[in-house]
Amino acid sequence: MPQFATSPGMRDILPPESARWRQFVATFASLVTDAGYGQVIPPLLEDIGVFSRLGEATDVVTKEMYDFTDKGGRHVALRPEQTASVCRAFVEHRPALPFKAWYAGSNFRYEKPQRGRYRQFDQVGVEVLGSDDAHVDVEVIALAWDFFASLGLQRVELVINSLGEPADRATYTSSVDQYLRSRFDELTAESRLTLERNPLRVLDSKRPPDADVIAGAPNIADYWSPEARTHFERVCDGLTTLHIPFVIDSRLVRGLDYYRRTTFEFRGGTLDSAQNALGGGGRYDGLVEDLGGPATPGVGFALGLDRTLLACDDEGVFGAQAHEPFAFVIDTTDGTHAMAITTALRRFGVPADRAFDGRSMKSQMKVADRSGAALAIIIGSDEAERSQALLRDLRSGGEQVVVSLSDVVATVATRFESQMNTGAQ
RNA sequence: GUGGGCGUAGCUCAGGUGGUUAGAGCGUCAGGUUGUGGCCCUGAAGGCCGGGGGUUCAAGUCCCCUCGCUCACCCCA
Repeated sequence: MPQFATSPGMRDILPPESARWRQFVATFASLVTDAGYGQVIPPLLEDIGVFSRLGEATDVVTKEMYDFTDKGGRHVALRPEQTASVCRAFVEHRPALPFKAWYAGSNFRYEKPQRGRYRQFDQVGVEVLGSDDAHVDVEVIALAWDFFASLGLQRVELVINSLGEPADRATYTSSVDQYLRSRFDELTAESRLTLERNPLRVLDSKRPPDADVIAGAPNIADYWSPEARTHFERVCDGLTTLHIPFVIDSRLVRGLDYYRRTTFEFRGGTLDSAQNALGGGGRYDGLVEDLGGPATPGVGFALGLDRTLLACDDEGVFGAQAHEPFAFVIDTTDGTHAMAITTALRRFGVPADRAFDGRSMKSQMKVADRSGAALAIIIGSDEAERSQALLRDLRSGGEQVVVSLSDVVATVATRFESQMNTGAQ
């Protein structure tokens, strides 16, 4: 047993999974960059005040934060999410409006680990600050939707709702509170506790005994102000125009307190998983102001890398791909030729690899085969004496030709290019 | 944080009612005529049986504690 292992909820991402992560972020980056979003890379650590606005009644803030006092006496925290950081950065630097930002990176939450739920977890997301046009909501949702599609996911469900204007949300919250108290005895013990802290969250309970009570709860739609209703309808119309299917769930109450008006969530195809929320987001028109900036509307979403990848596994799409070298150099002399040739090939942009430790011909051939290389460049003592090398095709029949050592790099580079051109790779 | 399940080689797992040098497959490494991979064959390396305590003549097997993983609740991505 190793003396050290990763801390709970933290893990190593190794090949080939790590390549999949990289490709995941690359796919996302290219999609949102093309849509006019610029990357923001906020620090991992912020003043704790940046995050306390996320909600007094949320576990994320009250008990899951990795916070501590640094050597300078500052009370800081590892970011539990990035929306607040992006807003803080906006307030600090005041970029031009609308500010369209995307991000990717790790967040930290001290939770009990589970599948699809880690203490260090990665998200990708976008935020748009400075416009409350419902079409921004639509754009943001459409980007997430298209991203899932570009991964190959087919069974993602979009659920949306509107929490109304702050005032709507407040009156709605108090009538839900009133209603739940009237049926207090029928609620599960857990829900009774939740009710004390955040009545809306009771609506999210997945415990069967609560279902009945929740079904009879007041509907947010009845509390929308005309403005909120109009805004929401414009969002729905936009999605319809773009042929993005959605389900309106009046009980969709997202976890963070800052949401106003539009909220949405993406759910994966596996219904049996408690972690089927791939990502979500919404409007947070008050956040920037809370962080000391001017009143600035904002919308955005964040997607969980792990959960989305889990959904990909379920649907059998976006699998990990190994990156294979084009050429593998086998040198049974002292390895100097292998050293020189792999380096030269790499400088020409040809992926190349070799074996070390002076292994036998057979052994090096095995390694070459396993590497997935298309071509073996073989230099044994005979070839070395004649200043030659053998080029052996590893993919098909194994045809072998003799090349002069001085021509090896150019010959292989040419082969590589013609293969790239035919798209065989 | 609460509750259930699990924890044996790098990986996936066997190891009835406790009994002598803990096994398999895959993987790794080395061989299988003269320097050439994939298939096949042979061999080797590799385990404080998660950790600690206890019961017993004897524990991978039983009991307690602890750590970790996992599932559900919770929370949320």
